[in-house]
Amino acid sequence: MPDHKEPTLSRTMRKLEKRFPFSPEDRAAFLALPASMKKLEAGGYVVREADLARHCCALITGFAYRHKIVGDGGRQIVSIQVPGDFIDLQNSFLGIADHNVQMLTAGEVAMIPVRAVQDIAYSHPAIGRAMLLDTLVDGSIFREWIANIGRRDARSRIAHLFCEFAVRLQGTGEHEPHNYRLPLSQDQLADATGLTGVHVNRMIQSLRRDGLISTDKRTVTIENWDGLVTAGDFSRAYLHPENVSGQLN
Amino acid sequence: MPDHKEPTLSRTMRKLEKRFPFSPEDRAAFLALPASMKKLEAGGYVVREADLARHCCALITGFAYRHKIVGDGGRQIVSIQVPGDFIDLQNSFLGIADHNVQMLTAGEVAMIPVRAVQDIAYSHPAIGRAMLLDTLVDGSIFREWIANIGRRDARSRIAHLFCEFAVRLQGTGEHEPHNYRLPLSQDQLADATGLTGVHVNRMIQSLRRDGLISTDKRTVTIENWDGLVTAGDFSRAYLHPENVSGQLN
DNA sequence: CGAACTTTTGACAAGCATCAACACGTGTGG
DNA sequence: CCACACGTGTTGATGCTTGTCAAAAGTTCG
Repeated sequence: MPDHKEPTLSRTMRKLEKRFPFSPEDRAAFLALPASMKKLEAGGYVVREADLARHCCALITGFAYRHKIVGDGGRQIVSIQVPGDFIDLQNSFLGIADHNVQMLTAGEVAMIPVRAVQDIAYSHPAIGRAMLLDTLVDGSIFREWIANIGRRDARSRIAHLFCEFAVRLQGTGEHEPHNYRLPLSQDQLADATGLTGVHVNRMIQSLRRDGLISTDKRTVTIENWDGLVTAGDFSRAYLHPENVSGQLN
Repeated sequence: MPDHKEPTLSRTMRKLEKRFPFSPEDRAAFLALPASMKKLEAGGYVVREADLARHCCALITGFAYRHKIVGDGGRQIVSIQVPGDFIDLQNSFLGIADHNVQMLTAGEVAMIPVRAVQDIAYSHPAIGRAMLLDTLVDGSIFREWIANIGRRDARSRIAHLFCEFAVRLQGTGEHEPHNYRLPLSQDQLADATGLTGVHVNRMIQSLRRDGLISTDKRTVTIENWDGLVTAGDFSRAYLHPENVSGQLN
């Protein structure tokens, strides 16, 4: 729900500014970026692997996911993006997409010409710095996912994902911390955790049986946060939730 | 072996410049960064999880690896670093380490005060840009590792890792493309692929039996590159080997 | 009201883990 | 120089976690 004619990119900007403060001029330049809006349905492609990047997209409403397809046809979801996220800073700067980005729900993206994004990062060091910090946090999440998939059992992986979402969605300010809509089917959850849909189903049942969560449709309610944290071996440090640049600047 | 008194950071700089060109002044500023050298033995810690970052390290000689420890004591290696890599740009900018970095072999690191690294990225946009690109490539490698661990079987995972190393070490110019030293024990290989040492051993035997590789101590010889690429479902695109900024600038 | 998708259940199979033991090379101290 | 500990690679036996296949029950939506 767009607040009273808020500029398209203001939410994205707020997110970046949490990482590194902008000057008034930085803000003006950022909001003046030429962005064209595009509505997409669930399942619509934002970026396709091997595409040449022409636009850098910011996710304004709705959820999206990045994924890669491996040789035997298997799909691995490598991250989930929430409203306000820059999608494909990577593709904008690296020129060619090394993975796909698809909408999880219907939503809107703002498309900014790659050149404009590159230029603003160069001409406004604070903006470049915020993009670097944002990218570093993404990297931290990727590393945690590697550890999650590589070294935790199925039940823990799913509990961990539920914890991560609770924290990340809390950051968007639109969800109760312990009761949120997770727009993923069990098959998609499986693709995110390196499991199969059937097994995800059994593990979710196990979490429910133990009173850690309950689910209704795609709404997850966390009944026992501490228990879920323990089950998922979760610690929020890797999300770098605090305004990290403040402490060193 | 240091070439005729080459400046400490010149190799690291060359690596960054492949991503984005520096001006003569950028180069001078980069090489003038205050760096103190530190020798480390195999197994020595470069960074410990939860450390406050005071220095940003560049790996000058030797190999290192990043890893996380999960709740049950399992270890997951999330990346391997080769000479010339910046270790922990992430920790420098994010302030607190979310994972460990340990030496795989004996070697040397250059330690630069965090503040100096932050300042140079801000005052020299080309350097900041190169750091961003470097970080984005790291992210791309992390995503491929997620897909590798999450969706490929044991044999493919190992074949994939061997392919990745062949390409990355080729980039350092110090190794024959198809015959290189891989300073990882089978247990460490297991920690990098989300497997156990015993199973890694069996899968390596399978790769040898099929004539794809041969090994002697820790030297890997690729006997059949195409076969290994197929077995590992490998494609080098995710390493973004080309000078990517050239094509869009 | 039916088509398409998602969740759930059961039976069974397979890949990988676990545990234990042995072989081999290397370095170290007596 | 030998004895020994130590790390690493190798092998075998066994079992558990997770995958596979198939079908039924519930949900969404035109």
